[in-house]
Parts: sequence; C-alpha cells; structure tokens
Amino acid sequence: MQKRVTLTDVARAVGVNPSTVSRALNEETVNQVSQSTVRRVRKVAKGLGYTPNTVARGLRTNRTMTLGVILPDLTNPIFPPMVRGIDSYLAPRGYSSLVVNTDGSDATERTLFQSLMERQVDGLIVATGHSNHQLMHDAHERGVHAVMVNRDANGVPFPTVIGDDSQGVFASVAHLHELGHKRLVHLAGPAGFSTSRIRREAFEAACNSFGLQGRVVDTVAYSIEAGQAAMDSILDGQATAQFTAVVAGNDLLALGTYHSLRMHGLRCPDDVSVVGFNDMLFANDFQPPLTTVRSPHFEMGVESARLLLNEIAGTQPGGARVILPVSLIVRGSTGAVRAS
Amino acid sequence: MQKRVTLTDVARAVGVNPSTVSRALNEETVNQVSQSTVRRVRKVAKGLGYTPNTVARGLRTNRTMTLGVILPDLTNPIFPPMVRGIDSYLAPRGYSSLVVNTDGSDATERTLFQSLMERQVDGLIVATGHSNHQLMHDAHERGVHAVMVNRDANGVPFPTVIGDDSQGVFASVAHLHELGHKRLVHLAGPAGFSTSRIRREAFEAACNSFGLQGRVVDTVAYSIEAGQAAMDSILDGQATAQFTAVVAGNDLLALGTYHSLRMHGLRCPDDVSVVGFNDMLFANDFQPPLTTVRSPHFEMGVESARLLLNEIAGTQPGGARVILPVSLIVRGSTGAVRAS
DNA sequence: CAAGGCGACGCAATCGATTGCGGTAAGAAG
DNA sequence: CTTCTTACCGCAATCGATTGCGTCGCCTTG
Repeated sequence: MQKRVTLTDVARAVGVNPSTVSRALNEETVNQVSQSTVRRVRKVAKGLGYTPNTVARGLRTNRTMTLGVILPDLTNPIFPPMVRGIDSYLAPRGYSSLVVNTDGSDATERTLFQSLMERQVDGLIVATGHSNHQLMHDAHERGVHAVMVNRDANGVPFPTVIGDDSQGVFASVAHLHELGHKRLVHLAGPAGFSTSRIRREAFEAACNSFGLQGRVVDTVAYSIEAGQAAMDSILDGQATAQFTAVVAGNDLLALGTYHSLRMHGLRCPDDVSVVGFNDMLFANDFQPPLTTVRSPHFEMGVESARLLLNEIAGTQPGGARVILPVSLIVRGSTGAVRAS
Repeated sequence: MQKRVTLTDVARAVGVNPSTVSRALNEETVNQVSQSTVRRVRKVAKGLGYTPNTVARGLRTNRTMTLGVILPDLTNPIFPPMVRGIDSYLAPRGYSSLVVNTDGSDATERTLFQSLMERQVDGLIVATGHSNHQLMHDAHERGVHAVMVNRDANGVPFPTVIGDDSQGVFASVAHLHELGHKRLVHLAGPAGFSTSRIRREAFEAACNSFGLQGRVVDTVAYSIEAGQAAMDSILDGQATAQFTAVVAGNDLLALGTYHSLRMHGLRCPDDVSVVGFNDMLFANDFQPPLTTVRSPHFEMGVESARLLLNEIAGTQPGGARVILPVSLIVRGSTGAVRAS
C-alpha cells in the first residue's frame, strides 16, 4: 500500500499542531477551534485525501465502532435478512459488524466469542438459538455489552428481541380451526431451543382453547430432512392419516412435510393442510405456496442493533424485552377440511 | 467493561520487560526467549486471562487481520455459501471478514469502500457482479490488495475467481438436445453483468454447434419477478409456444418461469422444460425440482480467500484467473420433448 | 587468563490519533 | 492603563503492542 496520509501530514500542511487538526475534524470538539482554521484544515484534509485511521483512534478511545454478530449458520435463510436489518441500523451510525457462525457448537461459539473480544468489539448481538448460558453470564460479569435475538433470555441478563411466537402459533391454529380442522399435528423443533418450547406450548394451549385434538411429534433439527423424517414416521405408522393439518415448527420442517406427503401420495392442501413458521425466502414459491407466520427478521435485526447501541451508550434499562408482532400469511397450503 | 489485562500487567507479574512477554507469546519470536521464561510467561498469561489487543497490534504492525467483502445483497441465496466459504478459509488463519452490501448502487459501493479503507482492512474480496471499474483501478493504484469473484475481470488488474459458466450453459443445452428439444429460449440476465454476457454467448454458441434454434430474451434483473415478466411477455405474444425448453440465466429467473408457466396453464416439464443456473438453496425443493447448473459458491469463496491471502503475502502472480468447474444437476424440470 | 561470541533480555522509539492541561494573545471590564 | 476573561491552540502523555538496537553475563576458544 501507498503510505497513507496521516493527521500529522495534514497538520504540517496547514501549519498547525496535530491536535488542532483532530479537533477541527471532530464534531464534538470543532467548537474549540476557530472557524477560519476549521475551514483551512477541512480544505487541506480533503485536498490531501486524508482518511482517519480507525485503528489508531480505536486504540486511544477504546471504541472500535465494530460489533460482533454471533449466529448458528448464515445459510439458514432467516439470518440474511436479520443481518441486513442490523447493518441498516448500524451503517448510518458509523458502526460495522463482524458476523461469525457457530454451527451450533458450543466450543466454536466459545472460540469465536474469544476472537471477537480480542478484536475489541464494542458489543455483541447473539442470535444462537440455544446459547451457552455460562458464556453469557461470564460475558456479563466482564462487563461486555450484548443483546440476545430470536431466543428466550431466561435468566440471561441482557436485553432481548424476539418475535411473538405464541401469538403466531395461536393464529395458525385458529386459522385451521376456522377451516374446519379438528385433528392437528405439531412438528416440534429440537429440544434445547427456546423457540421449540414456546411454539410447542402455544400449540398445546391453542388446541385446548379451541377444543381440538393436538398431537406433538418431535424432530431432531430445524431442517428439511428432519421434518421429512418425522412426517414419514407418522405416515408409515398408520394406515390412514389420523389428522388433517400440520403445524410445523418452522418453514424448513414444513418443506420436509411437503416432501413426505408427496412421497406418500398425499396432496396438500387437499389431503393435509400445512402451515409453517418464519415466512422465509421462497415461502411463496414452493408448491403449494406456504401458509406461514411471518417473523419480522429484518426488524428484529434493526431492533437488536438499536438496543445494543443504547446499551453501549448506557441509556438502556437492562433487562429490556422487545417482543415484535408476527402475522399469519395465508397462502395455498391450507384449505378447508374435506367432507369425509 | 472491566479493565482488561495488558501485556504490561503480565510483564509485571512475571518480573520481566513487556517486550519479553511479547516475544514469548509470538510464534515468530519465541526462540529469542529462553524456554524457562517462555513457560513462566505462558503460565502467568493464562492465569491472568490475558488476551492480546488486536487494535494495538494492528496499529503497530499495520495489519488488522481483517478483510472486506463487498457484495450486492446478502439475501441473494448465492452469497451466504460464498461468505461461509471465505470464512472457512480465513478463520483458521486468524482473519475475520467485514461483509457489506451495495444493493447494486455505485454510490454506496464507493462509500463502503471508503469505510473499509478507514478500517484498515488488509484486503478486499469484491463480489459485485458489475463493478465500478474506476473504483477498482483507483484501488489498484493505491496499492490495495483485492480479488474479484463471480465476475469477469476484464481489464481489472486483480486476481479473479469465476465458475465455468460457458461450460455450464453448454452442458445445459447439450442435455436439452439429448432430450430431443429443438427450439430453445434463453432468459438472459440484465445487461452490465459479465455473467449475463458470458452465459448468453455460450447459449448462442451451443445452439449453433448443436444445430438448434435458440432465441434470446432479455430480463431487467436477476429476480423472480423479472423472470416471470419476461416469460409472460413471450407467452402472451403468441398463441402456441414456439419453444419447448427454457435456459434461464439463473435460478431466480427459472423460478419466475415456473410461475409464468403455471399462470398460463402450462406444465413443467411436460409442456416446457426448464433449466436454471447456480443450484441455489431449495433448488431441489421447488416443484418440479429444478434441473440446474451447480456453481461451487462455497469453493469460490474459499478460493478467493486463498488468492487474497497470497496476494497480501506477495506470493501471487497478479493477474491470476481461477476458473472453477461447474456441473449439471439433472432433476425434474427437464424431460423428453413430447411427440407432437 | 583474555578475547570473542552468543543467548537472553531490557530500553526506548514507534504506529496515529485523542485529550487534559497549560499558555498566549486579544478583547472586555474596571 | 491594568487586570481578568475567553477563545484558540500547542505540548506532551496516552492507548497496548512490536521491534531495532544495545547490554550484560556466561561460555567457548586460543
């Protein structure tokens, strides 16, 4: 690289002390410098193509204007919108984010956490569904700023952003109830994820409140394969389907359900209605288009970034808990139950 | 945050000079320190929970161990795998990456480029399909290290990683030819993208070489909507389809084609065969499962990261050009042409 | 026994910016 | 005309680590 233009270079060119240049270029301190020098400095700085060295500044101020984002896997389609939401809030405020993937491993999460700390990030956004409680508590002890997103913060002393999953599941069940469905199946997400528990409990509560028969089947992962496997096990186990609708723990499980139904010669929604959760990318492009609950992932990103910056600024109450509304998107995968 | 443990703290605890601690903890210089001291230092450092301050190190060494990744939009499903590929190569080598989105705007690309420079990134991976030639040339002038990925580097003086698009399109056309198709349509990507041009030219060449009738229709974007619109315009314009197969510029355009066909009461592959490009996420989950060319996005990420690190190390020939092989994935969207 | 060599470590400068404190000059107040 | 503000700016320390150079003691060698 060419040798960069430094503050000192500008100072020399203008004929003032570097500290004056620094003050002239900083909004906070510009009033400590006469207007005429400010003008001269600005002019020369632009002329020389001066760009501040964020690293040097970070060393002195102890703020890197960089945040860490910890998530399980970027290729899971719910995360890109979230990351973009985070960035959309951060970028105009001069912050950048370092995104890392844990792949669900506690060990790599620990490593990455450490690595982010070494990089002196100003704060953390943690979106790992089931996270290392111990790690988060240690972080809190050490005074690290963080917010949790998309996971229940039971006992974790950081602000939290989640979608209103209960409401979403309730709306799904209500929708199926209106369509005349009486016997439902819930494909529950894997144990250990707070979303799994919340959605499952909401399903059971909703079935009770509508007087419906609700069966819960566990899956081993939030994936297409796990959804297909779980559905296969149901359909293989009995001659005729003992249910008319499936409430999937998320859209991937719903997709797995599609595959399984197709394999068993069942049609959706004619034989079985399916409703997903998340409204991920392409939910409208599968066949049939998937009825699902829209989680506001972009907004969750925005909100978590906002909370984190407030945390850092010290204007955040602490155990804040932001619950974002969700909405049922009715498409083609749900229909009235057939007269039998 | 708690006050962090610094090198000086460790030095004081051990009873040596900070420089000795620095050398003892650095692989390059550890042989300048006696083994016994190294052991003591390591022990105390671990005991105190010392973590090096990357910012301070970066200021002194002028290397931040951070790279910038510039891409159009992370929510485009081809990018997450690429980013993960980049990270998988970088992380074990102590590098992190800062990912930014241009949304196709030259102005924001320029701003983001500037912002990455201020952050002292050690190099850039540029994955914007149609990129600012001027910007890249300026960057090269200034001695910035960079590699281009997924775009043709015509005249850009940086190493480049691309998939073998021509080969992929050729394989697609060959496949359709074998199935008996004689009249093909190519939904070409928008002008300005090198991939659009390359795939279009490959399509025309392949049709010629197989003696097929190949028609090219332009689209305004690599999107579902643009694909659907282009296809609509074809199908609305003529009573009966004058073609039996569509070679889409990418999978999104292929998806748009699905929608259009469905709207016009045509079935795939019975009436029209469709082949996409990229093998993006869920290509196997659409109905019918999409026959497409698999672009090795993850490997492209890995390879670009590798090239960039070599660039930085100075062991890179300069105008290197890595072309990764692609492969045709035959699924359900292509079938033999019906006897008419 | 003396000179030279070398291993191990300390000293201090350095990276580029920020900031508390002190100083100077101009203007206001007496 | 003197004294006190106030505005503006410079000095120098500082952030935490790296690194060229110098030094000291010990061992080897003649």
